[in-house]
Amino acid sequence: MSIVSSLQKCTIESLSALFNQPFTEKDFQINQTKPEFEGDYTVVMFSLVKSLKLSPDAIGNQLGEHLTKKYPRLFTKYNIIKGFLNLTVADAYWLDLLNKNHNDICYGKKEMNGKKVMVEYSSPNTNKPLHLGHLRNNFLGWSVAEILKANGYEVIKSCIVNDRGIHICKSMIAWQLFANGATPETTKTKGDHFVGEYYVKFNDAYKKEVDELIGAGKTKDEAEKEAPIMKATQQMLLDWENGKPDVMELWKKMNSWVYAGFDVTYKRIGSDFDKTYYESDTYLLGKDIVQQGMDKKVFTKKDDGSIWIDLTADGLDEKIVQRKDGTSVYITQDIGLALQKYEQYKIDQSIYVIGNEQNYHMKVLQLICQKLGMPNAGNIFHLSYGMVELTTGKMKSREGTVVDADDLVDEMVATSKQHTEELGKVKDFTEAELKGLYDTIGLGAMKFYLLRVDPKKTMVFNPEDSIDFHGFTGPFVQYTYARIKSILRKLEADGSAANNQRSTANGLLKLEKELIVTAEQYPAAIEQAGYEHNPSVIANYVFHLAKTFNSFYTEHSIANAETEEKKQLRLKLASLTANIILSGMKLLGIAVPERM
RNA sequence: GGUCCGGUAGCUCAGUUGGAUAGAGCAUCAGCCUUCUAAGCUGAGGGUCAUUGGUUCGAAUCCAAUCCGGAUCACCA
Repeated sequence: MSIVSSLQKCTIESLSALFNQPFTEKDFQINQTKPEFEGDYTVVMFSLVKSLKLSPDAIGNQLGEHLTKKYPRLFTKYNIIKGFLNLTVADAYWLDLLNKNHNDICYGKKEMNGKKVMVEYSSPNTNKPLHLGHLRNNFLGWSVAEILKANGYEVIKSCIVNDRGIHICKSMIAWQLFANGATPETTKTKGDHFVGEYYVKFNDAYKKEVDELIGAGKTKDEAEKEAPIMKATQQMLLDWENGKPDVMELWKKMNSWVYAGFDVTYKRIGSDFDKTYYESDTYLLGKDIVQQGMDKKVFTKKDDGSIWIDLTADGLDEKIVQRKDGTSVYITQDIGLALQKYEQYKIDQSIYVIGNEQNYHMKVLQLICQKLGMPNAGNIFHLSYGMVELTTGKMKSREGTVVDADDLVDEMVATSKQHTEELGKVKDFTEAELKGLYDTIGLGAMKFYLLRVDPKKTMVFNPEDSIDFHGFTGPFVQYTYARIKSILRKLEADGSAANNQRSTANGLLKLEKELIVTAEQYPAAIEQAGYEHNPSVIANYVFHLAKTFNSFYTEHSIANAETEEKKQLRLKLASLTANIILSGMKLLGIAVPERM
């Protein structure tokens, strides 16, 4: 149990004993004591004043007295300032925590709770390479999955690949028209980038045709409809749906190029999936659902044959679920897939990592699933994240300001190489070790940069800040880890590494205490991050821990501690800190190096 | 126009189940490497928490209104 929970429990018991009436944790508040006051945790009692008809100081005195008398192994001292009861937690409590956990790699993680959750993330289009926005999605999804695992859930990571539709046909048409049989191999281009180029070529050609038609006296609408390249694309979509062999073959070929490219990127950034869905397999799934919805009278048919759901009572609009020609729309596919996920995996919760521009869509999806009476429809959770903008504004493909994922990774890794070489601390590393280190640092910097911000907020990507390796960054935390490991290695080598004797020294110094108090909060950080589906909680926590360690490190020597007892205590502190950094960074998908 | 989200230091962000003098990082300035890795540490300056009103012992946090920015409201996906 955390010290905050213990304090809560003790306070309730003390209050009940003192005032002979029941209390709950809502009757008072517990905060960490501000550094300018003496004490570790503070009970705020203003809310008790009214019901007890006593001054805050009077309550505080009685409570403080009772707590320190009744629980002397937990609370040793108290003081009251302006109605705040500041309690000092016994050194014995902190030492006990340290003795128990300093070698525990699983510290902070919860037991399995038997619940199953699916996290769907990444979900790319097969007509363009990944960009900065996708990176935020990928890092978030992976991290949230890890955080949920740490909270005791069984997690299935899934991905739905958007591999069909008019937009895919566009790059296919362009390839037919302009490629002269070129392939990624003949042009030595990464497959996803190669196909992406033809998508761009399509748009250029289309725009040119539209302009020409407008020049010939057509209206914009007419021109857009009549442009030959668009007509060819629409025909191709029909051919695809009818399974025309040459179209299918081209589709498969181009998709295989894209997948080969994606694989490289996914492997590099560490994204992986337990289950991949393809929209070409799932786009017809919703058909049965429509009939069921009709039977249940959730859906209604209009005169023209199209089928709708009326959500106006829920503050939304009417939404179409099937076109008059019987073809299904986007939302219908999603309903079908949602049902399939439940049926295949019996999941308790389904999380969708999707940008906030789809908030409305996801709200509709959730509502329809509920109205259809789907199992666990209430446990659909849209992890909605904000767009990544540039300092100059939004990324726009038309203006060529889209930051490509592969380019960005390359740049970060190159920067980490440059920094590492300048510092010259790992000159004895082999080529392979160096390459691994540059990747670890470069990717660590990038992931930390994108994950340290609350997911739901729009964030600004500043290229200069992102390659800064000082301060609130991944490399800062990695560096702290490498430093600790360096000490542990040295002491290991000269035989004075941590023994397993219990540390009992009283009189924890200020910075020692600060570090252990922070370490004690790690389980709470994991819990909060899980509850909020928010990796930034972990990023902020781990940074705070590293910073606290660095202050401690500069002030107090571990190897040359005043006494052997102090040395052992500090070794345990260092080891616990290292374990938490390793574990916390893992929750963010970030590796930590033994040396850097 | 309806709905939703956001506005905190020059910049990027924490802090919002109401609590003490609103915190970090970057940038600026001043210090600290003969001692465990200076990708570090210490200190200084920098704030009308968008605005106005309300609720109360107490508001960045809750409520209302206003201003500004963004998203969305397709028989696109």
